[in-house]
Amino acid sequence: MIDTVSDETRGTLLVVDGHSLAFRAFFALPVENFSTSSGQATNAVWGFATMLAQVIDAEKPDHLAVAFDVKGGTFRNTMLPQYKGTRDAAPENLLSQLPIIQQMLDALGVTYIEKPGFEGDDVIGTLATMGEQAKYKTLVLSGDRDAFQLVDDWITVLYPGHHFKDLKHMTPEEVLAKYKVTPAQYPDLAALRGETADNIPGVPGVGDGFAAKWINQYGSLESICEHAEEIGGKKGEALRANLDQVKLNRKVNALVRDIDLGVSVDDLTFGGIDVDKLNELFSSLEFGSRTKSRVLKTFNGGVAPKSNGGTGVGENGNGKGIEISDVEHAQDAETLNTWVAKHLPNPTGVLTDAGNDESDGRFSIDHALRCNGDVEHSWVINASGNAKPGRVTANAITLQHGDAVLVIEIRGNALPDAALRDALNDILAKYAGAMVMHGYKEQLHLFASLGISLPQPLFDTKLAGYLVQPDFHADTLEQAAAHFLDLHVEEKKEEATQGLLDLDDDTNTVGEESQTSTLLQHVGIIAELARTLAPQLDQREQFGLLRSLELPVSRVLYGMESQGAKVDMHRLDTMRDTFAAEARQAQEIAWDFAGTNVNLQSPKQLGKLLFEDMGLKPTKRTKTGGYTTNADALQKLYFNYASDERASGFLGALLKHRETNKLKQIVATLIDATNPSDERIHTTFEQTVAATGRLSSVDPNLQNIPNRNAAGREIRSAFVPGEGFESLMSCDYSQVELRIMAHLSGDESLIEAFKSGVDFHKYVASLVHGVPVDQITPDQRSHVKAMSYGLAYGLSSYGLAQQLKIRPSEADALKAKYFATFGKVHDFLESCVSRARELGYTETMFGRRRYFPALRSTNRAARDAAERAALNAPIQGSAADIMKIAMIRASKALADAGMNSRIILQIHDELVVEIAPGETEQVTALVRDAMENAVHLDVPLDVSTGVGADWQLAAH
DNA sequence: AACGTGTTTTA
DNA sequence: CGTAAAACACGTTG
Repeated sequence: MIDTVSDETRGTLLVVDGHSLAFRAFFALPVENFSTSSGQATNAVWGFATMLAQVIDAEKPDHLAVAFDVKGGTFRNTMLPQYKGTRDAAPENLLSQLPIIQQMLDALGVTYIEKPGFEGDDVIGTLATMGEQAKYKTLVLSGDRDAFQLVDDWITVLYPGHHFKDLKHMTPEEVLAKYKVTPAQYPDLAALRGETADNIPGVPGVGDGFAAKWINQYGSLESICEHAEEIGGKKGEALRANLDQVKLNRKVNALVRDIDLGVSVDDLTFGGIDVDKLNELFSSLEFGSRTKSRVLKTFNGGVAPKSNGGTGVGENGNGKGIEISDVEHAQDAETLNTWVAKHLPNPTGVLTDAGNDESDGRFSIDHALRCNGDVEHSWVINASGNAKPGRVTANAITLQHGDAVLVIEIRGNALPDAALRDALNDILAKYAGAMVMHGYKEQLHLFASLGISLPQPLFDTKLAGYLVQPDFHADTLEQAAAHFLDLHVEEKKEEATQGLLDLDDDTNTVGEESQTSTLLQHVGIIAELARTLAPQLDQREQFGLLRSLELPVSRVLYGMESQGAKVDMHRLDTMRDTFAAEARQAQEIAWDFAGTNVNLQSPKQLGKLLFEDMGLKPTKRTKTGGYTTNADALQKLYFNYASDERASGFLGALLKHRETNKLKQIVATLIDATNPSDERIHTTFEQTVAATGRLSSVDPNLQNIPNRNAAGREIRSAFVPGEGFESLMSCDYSQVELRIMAHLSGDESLIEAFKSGVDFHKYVASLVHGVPVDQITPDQRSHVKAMSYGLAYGLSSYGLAQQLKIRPSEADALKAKYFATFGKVHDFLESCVSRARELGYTETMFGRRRYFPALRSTNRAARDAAERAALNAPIQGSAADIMKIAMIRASKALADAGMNSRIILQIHDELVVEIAPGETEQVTALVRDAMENAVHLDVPLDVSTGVGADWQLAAH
């Protein structure tokens, strides 16, 4: 790849730090998932093989050697007894795998070298030097930064980043850019800084930055030592105190580069695979055939198989890869139509939509609608661009079927002509039944910006991936490919859900050719994802969830996002100024009491001031050992120190500042997020983020606008109906989650409580305490209410006590009484967890799954957390499903009735509707009905509604 | 500049 | 020592 040396090179030599790679593999992969039935851990072996294969595929070396450390001391231990003390403590689980790795290398025909008395690092240094002298371009794969000293024009260190696959190519330029010193000076820097991984102390308080500064000032470590007296400050002092240590470090971190290894670089070819031996080894390790073929393919002949070049998506180990060879471009309707006629599969007729069968109260799922066969005859469409509501820009549309791809480039956010647009609209309508895409909602935005309406596709790989594994979140298509397909392709540019390139950005250096290749790659990945995910969805009978729930919801959300929520900018501006002034005032007061201008937003500074300088007694600690300064703790302190004028004065002002400053910030964010052209906020509802099935809202988050106290609630008054609308309506489900619990548990008492019609929490309190409803005290009611809400979270007695500020024993008693009254609820909650333990996953009423591997964790805290999550998931998830059904129904009802009113926001159990003039009554009835009758449970779904001139006034 | 921590807001 | 989220400021790290 380096042109300046390529014409003289004899080839490429890859030198691997065997220990470093094994360590990396061991800690990156969970042992639980990689061990044989007899209990032998294999994670490091597997990781070693696949990581090495990855690097060989990427770098295509023709010569290869792996260096290992040997047991027994080296010259370094004599100098520094604690040297690599941390490494010797390697777990037995890992040590036992090292010989296996060496066996594997033997079978693969790869040379590995260990030299008694020296470390792997010295072997590496020697090999790299030999490679360079023999005019090989030399790559050193190592996670040990000491290797950076080897870097020069011929030698590059491949240094793994956070994810192994993003290997950094450390060239002289890279080293200089990163550390501000040359590779030759790097050991000087390391000596000053020390190396925690090797248990080598440096100068305390000196990191890369200061070390580099000194080296550049004095030229070398030697010179620094000579001038140590001139360096001032604490750090200079620390340097002088540790001079001996630093000098010793420097001796130890110099790599030996001239060991006699008894081999020459030319000998280090690889690929003489002993297939029988490898088969035997891999079988005994219980590796699958996929791993075997992957490894064989890479090592075969010492030259990695030719890849598909920059265009296509290569094979993925299943042998089902896509080869894209036939790329065309279209800028007019005729070319498009010709291509479609030639390449797209014939439409097989309109698919029947799964309906909402209310006969058994269960949202019906059309099980007949299978996907396996259909996906084989499907085609992919993908618009690329920025799908952010409010500033949507599309830059290309790519169609794919089989090995044929058509690219339509878009300039200036518009199609070349109306004929092309009409042609696309026709094609989409006709071929939608076999259409596959990634992210229907985003695609709707992109296509709409071009005047094209996008029908519901057969399959959506983004939504499907979410249904299959809701806890996994892929930010890019490449990540989805890596996760679901084990297909590792490079990401051209981060940013954007679809990995899209921005043509408008003139700083963009990515060439057009490369852009096209990215487009091809994306449709290839989508096709392959569909092929992998469809059978999984089918097998779990979740295809209906995709087609009847998620895809239609995408459409509703697209509408909500593109409409946005109108805000009263004047009101927002006023509020920001008011909150800002209050916050400033509170800050002044706080500073007066404190006598110092502490940063009120710094927990660290606050902790120091309160608990060290002012000497208050800390209430709690944070997990990292700091002092807790959250509102709860401050409130307690405020009461405890009520007589201390300074303390309580400061605390009161601080609390006030916290509150108002937060509100100020929220308002400022809203102002910033408002689209100036329509004074509307276009949030993005994330449909594939919350693991339970809920939506989330980002950029800005409109699902956490304050609602608890009056000051915050004011912010809601800034959300108003836009032009052509007369009011806002808010509709929310009351106690959905509790109702779901009542239904799912079949608890007669709780069901009766909902049917009774009296104040629910009072009624429950009367059952729990065994006293008549009219004798329930406010305390009893609120305590029972908290208990009811806490149920679905797996609330502990301790937590309940904390929240209600009562003694744990009282909380315990309440909990016992509650469960005695609602025994079936208790049993139900238990059954959620035990079922999840058995099946490995939980399910909502509609078959939405969430997997809980942590239920089998050996870590108690992790297991407990998983149990609470497993208890909550079916409840929160079912509520989310019900709301999604309601949204689809409401949206359809409004459209069918010809209403202009529309849903603009969803806040988990609440819908906000922008009401057009004269439609209030009808819309209220329609939305209420859509929500109440989304499903039929054994308890009624109660919906309360309110209408007003703004969101706050619409509250009820 | 990128990340983790602490805090706060919602349902 | 309560489930699900998003966002901000700070301070440390690279």
